Amino acid sequence: MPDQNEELKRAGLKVTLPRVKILDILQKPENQHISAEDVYKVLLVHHEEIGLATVYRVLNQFDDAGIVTRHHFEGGKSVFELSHKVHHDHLVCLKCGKVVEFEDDVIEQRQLNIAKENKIKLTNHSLYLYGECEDEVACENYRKSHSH
Amino acid sequence: MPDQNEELKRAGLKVTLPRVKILDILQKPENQHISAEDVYKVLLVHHEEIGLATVYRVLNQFDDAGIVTRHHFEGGKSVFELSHKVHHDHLVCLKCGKVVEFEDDVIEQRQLNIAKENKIKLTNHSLYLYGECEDEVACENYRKSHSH
DNA sequence: ATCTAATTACAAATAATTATCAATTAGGGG
DNA sequence: CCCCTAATTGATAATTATTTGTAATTAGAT
Ligand SMILES: [Mn+2]
Ligand SMILES: [Mn+2]
Ligand SMILES: [Zn+2]
Ligand SMILES: [Zn+2]
Repeated sequence: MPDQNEELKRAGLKVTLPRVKILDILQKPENQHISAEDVYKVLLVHHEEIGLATVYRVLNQFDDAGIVTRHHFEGGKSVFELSHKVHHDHLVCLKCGKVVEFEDDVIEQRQLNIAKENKIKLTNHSLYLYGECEDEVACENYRKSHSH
Repeated sequence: MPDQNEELKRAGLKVTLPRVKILDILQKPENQHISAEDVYKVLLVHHEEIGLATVYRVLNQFDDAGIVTRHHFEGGKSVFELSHKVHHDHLVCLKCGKVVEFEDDVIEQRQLNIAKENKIKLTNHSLYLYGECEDEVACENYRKSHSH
């Protein structure tokens, strides 16, 4: 009766091994902002016999249930993160892949104003800042320790 | 010796029919923020025998040359726009597809601060606001008149 | 323990984009 | 103006990311 099982039940999803295992992986600090493909790779390392299609399907179900949030960082593939945090946006280093989360009330407020000025009811937004670490050594180290 | 030819030459690209025709299409006010597929559809209407692969190729060359800017609106496909305008961000109605351009100095400045605070040199960013027109009638009309 | 609808694994299908390559062509030099 | 060649193109195959179909399996209610 761990926490995860409750979360699945609350979402009306059966407690199955693939779902628990994927939730497990998403929980790990090093796996915040992880792609479906990368979830699958972690499963392979853990010798779990879970198909890639199942990973995609489960992540979509989690998204629908509000358990995860889907992001579209530069690079063509979706990344997912547990959505029990408050809304925030992302700053990404294009060299090492590090992701910094931030929240800026001024920006959020301006967005609302802009939408209102244009008579559009804001439903959501995506803001991604891209750049390169100023500390090149730290950047390189991060890249090495987090690549494949 | 129209303007377009100069733009192509400046970019080191030969003046070919596909390039001129695609530039032509991008110039039209109704085709700001257009996808590769949609450029191709317009070409078909004009009975131009230009392959879809060429459209993608040319748009990439234009992007590399800085002639167009690529955007990733929600929906999975890239959209392109001529980049002779100053930087701006986008507000998109998810019901009718209308795109409003805006520029907010406060937001731009905050982004710089956030990047600096996190010791990352900002190279670019993407900000998309999504919502629904408050004027439902206008929204519906726009949708009707702009759907293929 | 039984039963059944939900779920899964695997294969096949899509959607967007890119690569390959033989045939065509723009445009500089003669 | 014609020639030549590297750049470009169109047709099609290949890739990449993701989704869907389906027969077999299983969670969990009865
Ligand atoms: Mn995050
Ligand atoms: Mn624009
Ligand atoms: Zn970095
Ligand atoms: Zn609208």
